[in-house]
Formats: sequence, C-alpha cells, structure tokens
Amino acid sequence: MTERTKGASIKDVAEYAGVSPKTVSRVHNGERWVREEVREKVLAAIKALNYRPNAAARSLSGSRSYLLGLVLDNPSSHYAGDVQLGALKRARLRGCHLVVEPVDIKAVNWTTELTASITALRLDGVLLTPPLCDNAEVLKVLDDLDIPYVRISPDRDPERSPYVHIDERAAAHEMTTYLLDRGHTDIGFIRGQATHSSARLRFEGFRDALAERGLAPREDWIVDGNFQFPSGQDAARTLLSGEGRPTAIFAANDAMAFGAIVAASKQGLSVPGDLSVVGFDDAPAAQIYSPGLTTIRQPVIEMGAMAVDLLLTPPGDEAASGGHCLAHGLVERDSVAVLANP
Amino acid sequence: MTERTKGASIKDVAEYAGVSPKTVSRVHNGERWVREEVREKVLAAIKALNYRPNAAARSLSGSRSYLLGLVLDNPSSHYAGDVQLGALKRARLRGCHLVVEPVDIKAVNWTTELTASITALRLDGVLLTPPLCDNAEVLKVLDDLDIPYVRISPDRDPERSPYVHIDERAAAHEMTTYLLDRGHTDIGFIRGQATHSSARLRFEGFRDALAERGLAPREDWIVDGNFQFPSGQDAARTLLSGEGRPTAIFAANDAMAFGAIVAASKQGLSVPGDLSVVGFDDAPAAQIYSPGLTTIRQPVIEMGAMAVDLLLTPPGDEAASGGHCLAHGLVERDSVAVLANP
DNA sequence: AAAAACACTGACATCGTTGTCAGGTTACCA
DNA sequence: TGGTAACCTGACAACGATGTCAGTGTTTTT
Repeated sequence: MTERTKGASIKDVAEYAGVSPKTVSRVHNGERWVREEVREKVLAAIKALNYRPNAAARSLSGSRSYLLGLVLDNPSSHYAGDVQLGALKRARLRGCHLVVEPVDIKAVNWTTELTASITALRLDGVLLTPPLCDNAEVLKVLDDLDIPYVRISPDRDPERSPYVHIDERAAAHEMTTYLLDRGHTDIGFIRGQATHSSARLRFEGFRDALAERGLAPREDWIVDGNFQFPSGQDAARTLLSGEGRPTAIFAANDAMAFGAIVAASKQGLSVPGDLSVVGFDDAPAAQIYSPGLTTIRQPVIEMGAMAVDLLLTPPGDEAASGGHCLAHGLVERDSVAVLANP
Repeated sequence: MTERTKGASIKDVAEYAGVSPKTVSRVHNGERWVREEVREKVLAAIKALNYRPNAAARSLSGSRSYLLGLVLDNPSSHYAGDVQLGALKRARLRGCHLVVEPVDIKAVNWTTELTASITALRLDGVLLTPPLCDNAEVLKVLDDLDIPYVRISPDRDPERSPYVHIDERAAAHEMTTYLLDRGHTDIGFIRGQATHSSARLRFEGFRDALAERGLAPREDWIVDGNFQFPSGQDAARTLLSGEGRPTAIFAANDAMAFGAIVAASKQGLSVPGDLSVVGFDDAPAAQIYSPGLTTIRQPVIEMGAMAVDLLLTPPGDEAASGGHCLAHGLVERDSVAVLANP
C-alpha cells in the first residue's frame, strides 16, 4: 500500500507564510488582533497548500470537538432521514460534522454504549428526535454527562432543554376547519395512543375547531388507533359500521389514514367520492397514494437545521432557550370531496 | 456553566492499576505480550474508573481515526436510511463511528467540501451508495485522497474497489418465473432509464426468463420509464391502450409499479382482478398499498453492514476484494392473480 | 515626557494517546 | 553454562492543533 497522502499541517502553512503556527491558528479561527496584511498572507498560504486543520488535533487541544451527535432509535424512517438531512446541511455550514448514534432501547447495554460514544468522541452536543427525546433514561444520561442537547417535538418538560416543534393543535384545527369549510360536519377522528402528546394535541385541535362552529364530535366517531397502518384499518371499519356514517375521517397520522382508505375501499366506498379522508405528517406515500392524501406537512428538514443552530448557540444565550415553533402547512391533494362551497 | 465532567484518562487508569500508560494502551488495544495477570488488573481498573479512550487523541497519535464516512446524496430516502442502519450497527460492533457526509452534486463546491471533510477528519474509509458510487468525480476525489472505499450496488468498474450487490438479473428472472408459473404469459415491462445498470439487468432477467420458456417479450409491451412514480403511470397508460393488453405488468421498481396500479385503477381495471402488477425494491409503501405489492426485497441493511466489514478488512486481504453478492427475496403480497396453477 | 493602554506576534506547554525503542525477565537450546 | 530467542514492560517522543503568557511595537492618556 502506498503511504496515505497527508495534507499540509499548520507548520507547513506557517513556514510558507513566514509566520508562527499560532498566527495561522488565529487567522482561520477568526481571532482578533491579526494585522490585515498578515491575515491575507496566511489565507493565501492556506489556499495555496490546501490546508485543512486536523479535527482530532483541534479537539484534543481545544475545548470543542466540532462533532455533533444525532441520537436516533429508528434511523431508517423518513422522518429521521429528513431531520438528519436538515441537521447535516446546517452543521456543515457551521463547520461541524454529524455523528449518528443509533440507540436500541431494547438492547441491554444501550445506556453504556451511548455514554461511551459521547465521552469517547467528546461530542459538543446532541440532537434528540421523538420518541427518544422523551425517554427518561436518555435524558438522564445526557444530564449526567452535562452535555448540551436539543429536542425535536418533545412531549414534556419544556424547561429541560431548548427544543423545536410545530403547533400541532393549530395544525389539526386548521385541517378540521378545512373540512368544515367544504361542508363536512360529520367527521370521524382516529386518535393515536394516549402516551404521545401529539395524539392529544391533534385531537384537541380537532375538537376545538368543531366547538368554534358550535359542533361537538360524536362520541362513537372518535376511535383509538396506535399510529400504525393496521390500526387505521380497524378504526375505519368501526367508524363505518355504526349507525349512519361520517362523510369524512381525520386520522391523527398518515399511516392510519392509509389504513382508513383501504378499509373504505374494501367496503365498496370510494375516496373521496363516498368518504373523505385526511391525515397528518405528509408521509412519502401520501403523494403516490390513490387518491393523493390531503395532510399536514411538518417542516422536518428545517426543524433539524434549527436544532443544530440552537445547539451551537453559546450556552446562556436567552435566544436559544425554550421552545421554537416552526410553521406547518396544509397539503391539499385529492382525498377530500367538496360537499358545499366554502 | 459548570465545568463539563471529564472522564478518566489513561494516566488515571495506569496509576490505579500500577502500570504505565503504555501498558493500559496495550491492553485495551488487544496487543500481544501482556501478562494475563496484568491484563486483568488493567481491565479491572478500566472498569472501575469507567475509562473511555479519547478518540481524538487516538486518531492524532495513531494512524487510524476510528471514523468511517457514509457519503450520501439523498439522505432521506428509505434506501439510504437502511444502508445507514446496517452500517451503523456493524460499525459500532467494530468499535468505529459513522460520520455522514451529504453530497449535493448540484452544488458548486461539493468536491472541495467532500475533500475537506475527509482530510479534516482523517476518515479511515468511506461507504458509497448508488447513484453516487458511479459518479466519476467522487471516485476521483477518493482515489486522489488514497482513501479506501466500498461501493454498494455499483454500475461499473468492478475492479476499482470492493463492493456489495445483489444479483439483479437473477431476481428479475425469479420474479418473471413467478408470474409465468401463475399463468401469465402476456407480460408488459416498464424499464428504468438506460443509464442505470439496474435497469438493464432487471430487464435482461425478465427477457431471459421468458426465453427459457420459449417466449419473447412483445416489443410494444416494453416501455421506458425513469424509476419515478409519474413515469409508471404514463407507461401503464401506454401499455393498456394498445391492441390487446397484458395480464401482468412488471415494473423495474416499486415507484413505477405504484404508478401502474393507479393508472390501471383510473381505467377501471382492478388490481389484481383484471391486471397483475409487480415491482422491485420493496419500498415502505409496498405493504400499505392497496393491493399490497408483490416485489423483490433487497437486503439493504445487511449490505450496509457488509460494506463496513469490507472497509475494515486490512488492505491487501484477498477476502475483501471484488464483489460480494447477497441474497434477495421475493415478497409475495396481493398484486398478482393466479391464472393457472403453478 | 512618562505612563498606560492597545495591537500584534511567537515561544512553549499541553491535550491523551500510540509508535519506537531500549531494557529486563524468563525459557529453551546447544 | 552461555547464548539466543521469546516474552513482557516502561521511558520518551511524537501527532497537530490551541491556551497562556511574555514580549515588542504603537498609540493614547495623564
């Protein structure tokens, strides 16, 4: 094997520019008190030698590692992928790299492994996605390590760390109003499991929107699901088998909405002809389903990006603390029929 | 802010165990020639102090960084997520961490950025996924850096680096035979774009399987698509509008298969009642589609894992060179009708 | 005009680990 | 018994950056 090509070191650059290594360090770290003339000379040398500071050396010497951790429990989901994408882009802009740390809650030693990774790498901070961001053990590990973290859509403990989220209640409210405006007043709702605050907030938005029009949800048209496809099928079967039937179903997420569509089709009901269905999340399948699913889009990529920004904000800066709400969007596709003009 | 808790250093462990730091290093690196008694004493000390070697220091001192790069151009796809998951798990087993490097081919400076990341972090090796693994510029950057890399399902240059793949031709052959065995002889095929060798191989497997039964594909039932959903719709419209129509459609990937199903439904054809449709890839939507899509599953997670293994095999080891083929699977769902008993 | 503050630069130690090498045992063979 | 190998260990110098501090000019203040 040939010797791995080594890049230029800070010494080479210093020599080339005729200054000390320390001055080179000052220049590319943007420290004050470097003469403009010297700065330019050094920058030219850096460019000429194509110098890249060694991250390991910086980490060892300084107090930062320029490494951020993304802790995931389900790395192959589309949601996680989008968070990662946003985080990745922003991290690069900010001169950091992203190390992905998978956590398998079902494994025996996962806390040890997480601790090991964080301490070995001296991560500067950690990003947490749901549902991990509400896992007490994870938070305890991070608190014990005294490492900064930012949560994405956490369920509870708003004071515990900075976080980003969307206004789920408002989004569900908007979706419900959208249905009402199109003449739907008989709306069934498929809930998520009560342990997720999302499930609660989305239902509350639905209920409140109805209430604003002087309506109340029919009790037997509120069915529990668990955010999974099959539970959507089951729930829809229940909704469609009772006395009378709703003209629209609002599922608390897309997977259950797909289940509802399939269940309706199997009963010979066409969507949206006989039944309108809406979801929440804008899953990738939503645009290739038949019919295309009207749903709520979360700005997941931006959430990942903002989480990195918060993480890199100097501690103590008030601007980064607390919750940061990003705008959602209602994505109109083909799964809703218009019963009356808005 | 409180001072970040620092873990024990190798000196602490050495002192605790009553040996030199170098011996501690020897123990946890599994070097030879450490007395059993000493080894145990050191291991006990490591455990007692909960010692984790500092990755930055190791990287700086030794020749390895214990960091692998995963270069992705579309980090939020399910495929990329699964590769990552497999790579992540295996990397952890092998004591490495994974740094994700997004590459946006459309950006101006992407080669510079990639080079910068690799040299700054002194990555031990890099994983490449399609279609990036066939990008000449990426390969040139890596070759110039003289950094080991492993490709996943590359299109060409089999000698250029180790790689993992599945036998796409055999898989398509198997799927075609599956259709033939169920009485389908009038089969339409939706191809991918010719620039992907996957498209070619999958088509060849299809053609060969027909040929083995003494059949030849009908020319106007071979339609070109581009692996995207809409092209599947268009292709199916073409296939279903000519004189006579196939009893089955084999799409070169799932996205186009979904398009075909939707197009068929719009023409009043039920799947699989009036038309069978199969795909390739086992996209997440395949199991929540109506009907569930019969398709080929690639062992993507295992491929990511094996890629890491290959990357960590010492260079020069013959076992790691060349291509490594993993087994695919035919996932039987509900999109194929039986016209005759197999 | 002296003192003080500011602006700029480099020497040197340091971060935590591993590579190199020299040295000390013990075991084996002639 | 002496010599050579194999086995085991630690001192010391890297690795490539940054933090600290001292030192030298230059300006501003007193």
